[in-house]
Amino acid sequence: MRQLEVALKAAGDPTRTRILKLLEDRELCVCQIQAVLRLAPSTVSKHLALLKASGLVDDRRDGRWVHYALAGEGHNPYAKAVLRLVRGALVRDPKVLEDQRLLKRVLKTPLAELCGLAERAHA
Amino acid sequence: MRQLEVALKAAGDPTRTRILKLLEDRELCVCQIQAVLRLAPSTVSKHLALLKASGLVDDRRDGRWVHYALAGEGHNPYAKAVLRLVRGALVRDPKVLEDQRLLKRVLKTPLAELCGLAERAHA
DNA sequence: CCTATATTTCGCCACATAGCGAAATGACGG
DNA sequence: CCGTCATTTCGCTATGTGGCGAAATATAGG
Repeated sequence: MRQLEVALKAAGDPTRTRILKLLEDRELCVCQIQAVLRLAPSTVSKHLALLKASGLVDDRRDGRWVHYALAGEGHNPYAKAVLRLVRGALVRDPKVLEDQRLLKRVLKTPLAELCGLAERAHA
Repeated sequence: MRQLEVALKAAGDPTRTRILKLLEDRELCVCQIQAVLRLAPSTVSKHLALLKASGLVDDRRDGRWVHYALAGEGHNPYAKAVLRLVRGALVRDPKVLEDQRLLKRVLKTPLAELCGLAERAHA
């Protein structure tokens, strides 16, 4: 499969578009993404690995935490165009808005406290 | 799955990008597409049905033949953006060029003669 | 070193899907 | 009507993939 299809396919999954939408304004660490998505860590990690392999996101390790961000100029020449498309889309989507609302609360919690809490105390 | 993911996923398959690239300059009937792709008719038909369901192509029946074309303003608001992205991509891709070369020859054969020939006489 | 914690890797299961051939459908020409 | 031919639908197989939990890895702080 060529890079075009790789990028389109990576972005063509509902969970991964959720992640891409979350990353639009800021980089996030895995536990923050997990806290919003409410999926198992292994699931989130797999999606992030695929997004990275497809060139749509970059990662950056900072101590125990790994931060992911939308990719800049990377190895996939179609990444920017796909990301631009996603950025312009789903602006009024209820699920995306709900994720953004939840993200706001997650961002208020310091990383050190957040991660163990991810699977408890939602609502 | 929302329309964005549907469109991205539809375009994120190598066989379907081949079809979309073939349709860039003109509409084509199923047997013409099949003659270029060299896949079973049922396979081609399934891909076309999916592309149509995702809003990326339109179909038009003309007698026994069904012609497919890139979608205009349709039910999927993201179709145009995805098609624009694909149109600008793979311009120098060897497989795409090979398909276009083969298509040129296919276009010289009248429809009435073409279809039975699809599975014989390539090269 | 040893523990705690964040992330990834691995093994598994349920389900989706690309490919094919065979049978069904739809349209044209007797 | 009936046969022919283009296309679609159906049934099948092989492979891909999203989800999870358990185990492995990596780092920070004793």
